[in-house]
Amino acid sequence: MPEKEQGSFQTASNNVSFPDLEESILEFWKKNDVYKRSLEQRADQKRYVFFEGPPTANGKPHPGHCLTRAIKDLFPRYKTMQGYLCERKAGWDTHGLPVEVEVCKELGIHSKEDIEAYGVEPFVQKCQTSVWQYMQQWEQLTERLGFWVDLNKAYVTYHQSYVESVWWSLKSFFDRGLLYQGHKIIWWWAQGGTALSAGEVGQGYKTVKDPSVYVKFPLLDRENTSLLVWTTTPWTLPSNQFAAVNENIQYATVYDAEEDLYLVFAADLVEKIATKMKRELEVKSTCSGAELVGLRYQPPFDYFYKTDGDKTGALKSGETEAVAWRITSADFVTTDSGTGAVHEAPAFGEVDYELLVSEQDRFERGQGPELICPVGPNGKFTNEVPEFEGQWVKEADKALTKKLKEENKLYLLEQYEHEYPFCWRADEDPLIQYPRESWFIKTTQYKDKMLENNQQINWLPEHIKDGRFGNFLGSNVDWALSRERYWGTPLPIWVCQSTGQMEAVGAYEELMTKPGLTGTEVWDNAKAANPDLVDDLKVHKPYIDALTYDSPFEAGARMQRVSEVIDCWYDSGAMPFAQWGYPHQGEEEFKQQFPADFISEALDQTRGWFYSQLAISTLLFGDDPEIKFPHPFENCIVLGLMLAEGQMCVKCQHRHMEVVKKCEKCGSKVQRKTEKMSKRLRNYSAPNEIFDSFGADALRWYFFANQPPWTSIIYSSRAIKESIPQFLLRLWNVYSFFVQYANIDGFDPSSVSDPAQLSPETLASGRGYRPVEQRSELDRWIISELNRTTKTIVDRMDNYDNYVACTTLSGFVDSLSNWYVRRSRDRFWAEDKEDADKLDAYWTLFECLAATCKLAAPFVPFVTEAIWQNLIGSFGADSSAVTSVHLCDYPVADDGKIDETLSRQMNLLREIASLGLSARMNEKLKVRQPLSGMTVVLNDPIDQAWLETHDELLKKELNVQEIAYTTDAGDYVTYQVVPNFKLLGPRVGKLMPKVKAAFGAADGKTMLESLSSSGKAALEVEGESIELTADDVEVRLKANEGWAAAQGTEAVVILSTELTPELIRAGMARDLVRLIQDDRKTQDLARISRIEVEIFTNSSELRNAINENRNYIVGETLAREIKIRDLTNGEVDTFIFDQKDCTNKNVRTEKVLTEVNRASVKIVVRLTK
RNA sequence: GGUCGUGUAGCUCAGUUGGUUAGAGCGCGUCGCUGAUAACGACGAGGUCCCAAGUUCGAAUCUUGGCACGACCA
Repeated sequence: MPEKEQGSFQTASNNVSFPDLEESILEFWKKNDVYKRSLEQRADQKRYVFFEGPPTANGKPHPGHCLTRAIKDLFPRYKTMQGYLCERKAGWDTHGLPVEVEVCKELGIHSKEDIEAYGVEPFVQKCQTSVWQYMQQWEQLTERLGFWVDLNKAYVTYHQSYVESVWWSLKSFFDRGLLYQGHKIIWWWAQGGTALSAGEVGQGYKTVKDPSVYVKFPLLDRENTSLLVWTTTPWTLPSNQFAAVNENIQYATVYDAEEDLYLVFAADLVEKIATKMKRELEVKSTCSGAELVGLRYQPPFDYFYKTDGDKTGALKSGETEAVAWRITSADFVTTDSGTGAVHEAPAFGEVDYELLVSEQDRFERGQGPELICPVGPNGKFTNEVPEFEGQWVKEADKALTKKLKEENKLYLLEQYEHEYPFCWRADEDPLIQYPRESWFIKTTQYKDKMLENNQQINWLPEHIKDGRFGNFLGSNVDWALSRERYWGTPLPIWVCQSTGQMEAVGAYEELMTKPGLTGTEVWDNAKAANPDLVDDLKVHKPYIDALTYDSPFEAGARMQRVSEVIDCWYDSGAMPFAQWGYPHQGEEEFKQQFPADFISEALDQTRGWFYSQLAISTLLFGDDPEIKFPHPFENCIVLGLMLAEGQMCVKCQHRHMEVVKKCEKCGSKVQRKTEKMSKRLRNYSAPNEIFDSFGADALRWYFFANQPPWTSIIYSSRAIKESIPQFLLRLWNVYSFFVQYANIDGFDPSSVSDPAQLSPETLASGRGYRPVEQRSELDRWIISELNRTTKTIVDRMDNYDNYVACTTLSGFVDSLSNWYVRRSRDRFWAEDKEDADKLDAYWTLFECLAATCKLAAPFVPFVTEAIWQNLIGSFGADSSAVTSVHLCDYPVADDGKIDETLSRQMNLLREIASLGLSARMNEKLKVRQPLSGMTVVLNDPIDQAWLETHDELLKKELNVQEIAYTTDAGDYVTYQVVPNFKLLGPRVGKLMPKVKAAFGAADGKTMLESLSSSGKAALEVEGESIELTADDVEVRLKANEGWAAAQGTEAVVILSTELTPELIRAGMARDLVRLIQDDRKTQDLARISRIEVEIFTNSSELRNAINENRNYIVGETLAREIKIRDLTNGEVDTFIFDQKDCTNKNVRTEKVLTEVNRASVKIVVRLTK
């Protein structure tokens, strides 16, 4: 921290290092326990409930996590300042395949067999320690970003209490019949013996060529006629159970003369297939698909057909039907490819399996078709297909095709190029769809309730509700819960080894009380052998599997747990209650902290955590009339995807992290490129680099203020850096300005008796403090702006709209910096330290800074804290000043201080100032050159009187001597009248274009005069007279050619451009002041030190200029004396200041002045004793 | 293939219930200011508001159909 100078405040350096500042603030928070205190002081207040979605700590945190953690910090901080109690319990997701994969990598093993060989016990132990591998990095990032969360009270999904909560919920489902066993067709990695998640499958798609076969399925009831069926997986043909057609497609029966055979397939495809076969296919008849349904056929292989071909079963309708090998109907059949008739092997395709299930559903229980699956989990044919037993199915494709050909069942064979998934870990291994036994939660039974629950959630952006999330719920399928893995919450179901009956267990203690329980010694022994083992492992595999007990279903039988663990998404979805260990413990906490007011994660959690939470909560609590929808969360911000930005060479595609002009490798042009963040490409910089170079506030502000949070956010250090000057630096500059002058003037707020939160009421007791109403207009204006800003920010933040809140805040700081401070500079420089207006300026700025700190604190917690600390510094350690800005209450707008009229007027004034500068610019008249006058033509005279009272301000800003206002534009301006479309449109309807034209033709001046005298005007259109009132007309001013003018929406400004000798001399004086000030600065003179000035010149004009403006120059430069001396030839070039080499300065000095009047000059500035 | 989203200046994005001169920041260019100064201000160039049709007096905005990109799911 900088040293304290003479004044009340510590100096605030102009080139502040935000990263260093932040480190010291982190220290301060730690030392003063600020986070803890922010909770303690709200202990009795209404709760604002936040749920932390648990990240997986076994990977490094990346920029996307910074975004989620930033937004998760913002709203709790805001709500805490607003007076709510917002506890923030951290959490960690610790189970699942990613952890196992990580450990496998470390061990250099792959398959489940490898894991079994290594030993499940040591494997699980390794998983448990592995999840903490990157914990330190996570904690460091969390702290550095300023994310306040209780890391030491974190919930952990592998903890025993957590696991038991999950068990309790699953037992509830089991007992209510919502947990059942079934088949699921999954993408199966046969070589590795494991299923792959959708995400993993998605990673492994490759374009490959597979055989594509058109196979003849002879129809039993039609002589010499075959259904033509298409498939790209010949190996599934032995498992054929049905052929599917679409009822709404037309099918043709064609005659193939060459084979003397009739074929049935989609009518639309006849030509295509005839072309492929290079044969004439004569269409004999057509029929709809519906007419084909029910026809029986002979499948190409008879491994099952030979025994079951004639098997029939009883339908629920009372009729009897063949269980298999007949034509069924399915919507998914199209004529996009193939033949419009699809081979169905339900074991090896998800839609095929669904078809089987719906077929089974038509039959009486036990009468329908059973799943045919002659392939083992190793991907090889079983002895049910003796000819190919032991062959890897994909390799059997060829032999099977050959056999079809030999038996004259193959009609056509071709190669088919398509995308097919391979294992992402072993990319030679194609995946196959394969049926596995699996446990399901019957979420479909609660679909309507979930939808109803969803309707009441406030989603941001809104379209998630009925869009992505709503649709997902609408097409809900039962949740496949079980995983045939090792590191996860064990499925708490025990099976009777004799009868197969099952029961669920809801707690470890419950298990301990089971009759005849054995197996506890397995854990005890492990613990004895290694006392460091964490106790939570005893509810995990393999220890939990060792526990067996007497069956309640049959005497003498034993109960043994099923082997599966559960989907780790279930773990995280159970966190609303499991984080407290509910219901075994933590009942009070659960009741207080359910449901959540606020959660936020990225879009990818739609089907992840957002769904798992909603599903579990709805199934568990949806029937409880006490618990109202929505739960378990009410407001949810869905964050956009984060993209990386890099520079990519257009030629060699080499990526550059930094902005470079040419490619480092090949010298070609580089282009900015946004793309997905990728670990492999390393196309983004680590969060720590951002923290170290720009700071956490910069990153946070960039996230909050540059776009609504749900759009995709480009993570680029360039963009983050560029966002700093606009807000952070501007705020800092205002603050630094304040500190500089407050110290010079000895402004000391410590006379305030009870500073507390530095709110207007408490500041009122300060020395020299006057009520706002008594202060100057500029002060009243900025205070009004402050309250307007406060009102908007609170409104926006209450609606979870951080983006507009930030834009508003940034706009206020801009007004403060670029108008209030800019226009108040003179007041701060005033000679008399006790001047009331000067003190007003200090108190106003002080109040604005204090309030801005509070407003900005949730967004940029570091810099606001740093400023706050200095603002309260003068009060001393024992004062009532609140220790930290984060312990303050969030500001509330004071409507009484909002002055909309003043706001409008000040905007107009600023616009006129802008226009004046613009007009000067066009005439190339620099601001240092005074001008005699300026005329302002107002669009609307309503504010003229007000503006006239601000002549001084505008004169100073624009450096003009006189300002005149007029509504009589004279020669300067032409009035244009345009219709107010919004008002006139509905009134005149189709006449509008004509009205517009009539306006164009009308004389604006006349119409305006009529309006101002009688309040109305008439317009002739198509023989009709349309009466207009003032509201129907918009007036625009247009500056005429030939004037130094600038036009805006509200006014036109015209400058007097004639330069008299007096004006030129005044300009020279101002130039001189500028040069003297420059020299003072170069010599590093203190701002208040007095000087004497010697001016060497031979120019009589310049001498006159000095003499005429002596008071002005003396006043501006704090000169005690100005001496004018002769300049001898050549002196300019050789002159050197007393202490410094100022050659360059001299050159510049000469240049500046010669531009004006071709006078040479040199200036000597000396400090007076 | 399905669902959802996005398409506006060189880049990143705003744009309220449809209203006729479509905005901001950055970048670029020109200029200015000068005791907040490694800051700041003004001005300028730059737009087929993805395309097409429709509704309407009037469409960046509403409807329909395309196209492109992205995400998720198949």
